[in-house]
Amino acid sequence: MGRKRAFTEEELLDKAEMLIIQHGYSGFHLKLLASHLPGARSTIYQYYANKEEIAAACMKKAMVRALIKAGYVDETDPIEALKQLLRVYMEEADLHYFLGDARKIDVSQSKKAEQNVGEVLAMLKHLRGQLDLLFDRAQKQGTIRSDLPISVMAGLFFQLINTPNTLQLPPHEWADYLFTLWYEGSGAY
Amino acid sequence: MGRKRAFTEEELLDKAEMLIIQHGYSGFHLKLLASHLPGARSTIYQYYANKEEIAAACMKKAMVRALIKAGYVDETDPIEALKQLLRVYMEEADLHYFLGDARKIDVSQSKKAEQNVGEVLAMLKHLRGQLDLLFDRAQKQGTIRSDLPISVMAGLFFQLINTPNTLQLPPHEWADYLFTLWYEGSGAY
Amino acid sequence: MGRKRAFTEEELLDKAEMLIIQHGYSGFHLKLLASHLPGARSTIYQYYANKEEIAAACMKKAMVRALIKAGYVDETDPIEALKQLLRVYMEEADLHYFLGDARKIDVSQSKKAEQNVGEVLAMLKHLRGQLDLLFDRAQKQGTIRSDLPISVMAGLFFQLINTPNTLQLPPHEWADYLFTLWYEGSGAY
Amino acid sequence: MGRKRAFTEEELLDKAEMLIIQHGYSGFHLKLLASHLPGARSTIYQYYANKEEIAAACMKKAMVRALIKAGYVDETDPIEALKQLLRVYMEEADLHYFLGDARKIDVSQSKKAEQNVGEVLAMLKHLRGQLDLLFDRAQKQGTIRSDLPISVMAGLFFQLINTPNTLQLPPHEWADYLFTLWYEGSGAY
DNA sequence: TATGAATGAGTATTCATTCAT
DNA sequence: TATGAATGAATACTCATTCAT
Repeated sequence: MGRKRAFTEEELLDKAEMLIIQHGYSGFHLKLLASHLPGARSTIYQYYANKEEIAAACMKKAMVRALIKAGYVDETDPIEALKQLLRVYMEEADLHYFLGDARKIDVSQSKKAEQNVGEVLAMLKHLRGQLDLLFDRAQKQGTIRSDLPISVMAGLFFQLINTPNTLQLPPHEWADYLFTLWYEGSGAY
Repeated sequence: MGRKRAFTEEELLDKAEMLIIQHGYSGFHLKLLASHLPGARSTIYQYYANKEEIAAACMKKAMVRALIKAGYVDETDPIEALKQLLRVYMEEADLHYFLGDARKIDVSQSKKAEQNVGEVLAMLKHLRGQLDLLFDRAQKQGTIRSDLPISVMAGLFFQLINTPNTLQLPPHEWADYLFTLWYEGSGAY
Repeated sequence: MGRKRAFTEEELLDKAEMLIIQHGYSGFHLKLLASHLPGARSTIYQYYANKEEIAAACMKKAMVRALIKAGYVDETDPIEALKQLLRVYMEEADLHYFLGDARKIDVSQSKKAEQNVGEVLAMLKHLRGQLDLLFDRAQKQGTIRSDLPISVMAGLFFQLINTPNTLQLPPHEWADYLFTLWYEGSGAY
Repeated sequence: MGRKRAFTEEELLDKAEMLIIQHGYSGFHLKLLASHLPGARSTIYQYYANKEEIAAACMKKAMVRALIKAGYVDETDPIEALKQLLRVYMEEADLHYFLGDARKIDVSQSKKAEQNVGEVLAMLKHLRGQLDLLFDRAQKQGTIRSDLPISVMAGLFFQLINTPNTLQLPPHEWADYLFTLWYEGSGAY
């Protein structure tokens, strides 16, 4: 009953994600979003009460996607697990753009936005925890070096995710190259 | 003659840089800038004709600063030179935030902005060229591995600059840690 | 320094008061207000951050005006004082329109509005307190009847203020007529 | 035939009346109305073509209700009749809120609204006429004073209706208290 | 008939930029 | 030159009303 929908919520969030990544959170306007969707700007308000809710929902969706994938990773061997996780994260590379922006969302006007942002940050913490555990286990196992602080290695590991894929390789291949470099180093001995 | 200066151009650009880094280019407003300067918002227009010119001038200034420092690096030994360059870049870590934003500046309204942005991109290319040369020499010299594409190693090297200094170490020390990791890898053999 | 003001804050609040009385609080728009002032709608925001602040400032101003006048009333003889107070209130008859609306103001977005509304309600309480005291004294003195609850007499007294001046008499004269009626009744014996 | 009614016209008008009284005419929205009814906002348009018609119908209904009750009042004794009328009006106290708002309805878009508003104003005039007649008879009879203009007494009489029932007494009792005061005055002699 | 959805016109608010002192 | 003030264009959001199922 009622008219046919001009676009699904799914489409809305996908476009929004794309635009936030392209323009940053503060460069993200509903006018812009509307221009990438069929239908009128005001139609968007049928789904979300304000800009903040859209951004928050967007981030939550991306985060959940990543979390689910990360859940499938077999953690028996920590090094292998890290390698798999890197692949997952690189497929969801946008996440990193979001993370910084999540805290920029003005959450004071909308309960829903507040909750979603909260959940995003919680999930983020969870992911970091998973990584920390793997690093810890790897170090105890003797498969990563112990002469440097874990946080330096973890920090660099996180940076891998953002490394622009200049060669335009398929994400998996690119991820594996970077992992090799991170693990073995760029030096020749 | 006339009133005393409310603030110098120097101060203006410094604050602008800080704010662009903090809020991203699209989150950067003249109202915000004025609130971080003594004097009135309209006074800013005594120095620059519009927002875009400010951003462009800002970036150019940071770029020149980096270029000068990079010029002092002794390039005799490519590996040592890379290490030194990393230090330089990390002192100017903000540069990276700028790089993405440089292309976001709407350059169509202002000749000056257009020119500055052009120069910034040229200098950036120059820096990349310097790096590429060093990588090339290092590879020929046999001090970095040859089994992986240079661009992967260079890409990762560039990412080092952005790695958040989670331990709050002095930049030099942090830079050296990262360089070691990049060169030797995180793995233990 | 700077341009000449298009209108004073005084003028702004006066027009706003007039319009709120005419259209009620929810019928009060900044577009409407701007159309009754020289200059552009956006200029209003130089003085007040939002609609709510304007309404709140408006009410406070009217309230203070009334309070000052009420302060001059000689309270030696309670009946005479009530008569004088009625004159004051009728000159400020708009107050009553405001009182209901004060609670409608959405105070959650603006500290200033919240404070002003708070002060308005406090001043209102003060005025009611002054009246209650006078009624009490009059009753003890035996000048108003004791066989009916004070609150009925006070309630009716308050209603006098809103009685439309259908004969278009000068406010003082009108007030005195009504006071006579309130005190002596409409009946003939 | 078709779906079962989501709500009756009766319910619609009752809710509308409540909301107009609560929020004033300009604060009355169809969105608000819909949220107080089962069924969808658009269903309202099955009954009325626009907001103005609803408000007008609402007022007419309340007016007719009052008129019918007023018709039952025995007018033999004018004073007694006034007392009865006050009871009637106080049961329909909302009327007064409407009266001011009736003129605010934008009647230019809807014939029906225009007609209803016209009828409301006519009925109002009729009621005033009824009152005026009673006042006149009472004065001639010598039961209300002649030293003050009728319109002042009538004006105050009308105000009685709006007097907030601060003691929360049953309407009849409250009405009688007020009538006594209006007739005998608040003074003690 | 009831309704979910679409929409356009209206209001609130912000901000870069221009004016006039 | 510095600046307080003015302003218009842009965006956020709301709501009455219309459509299509």
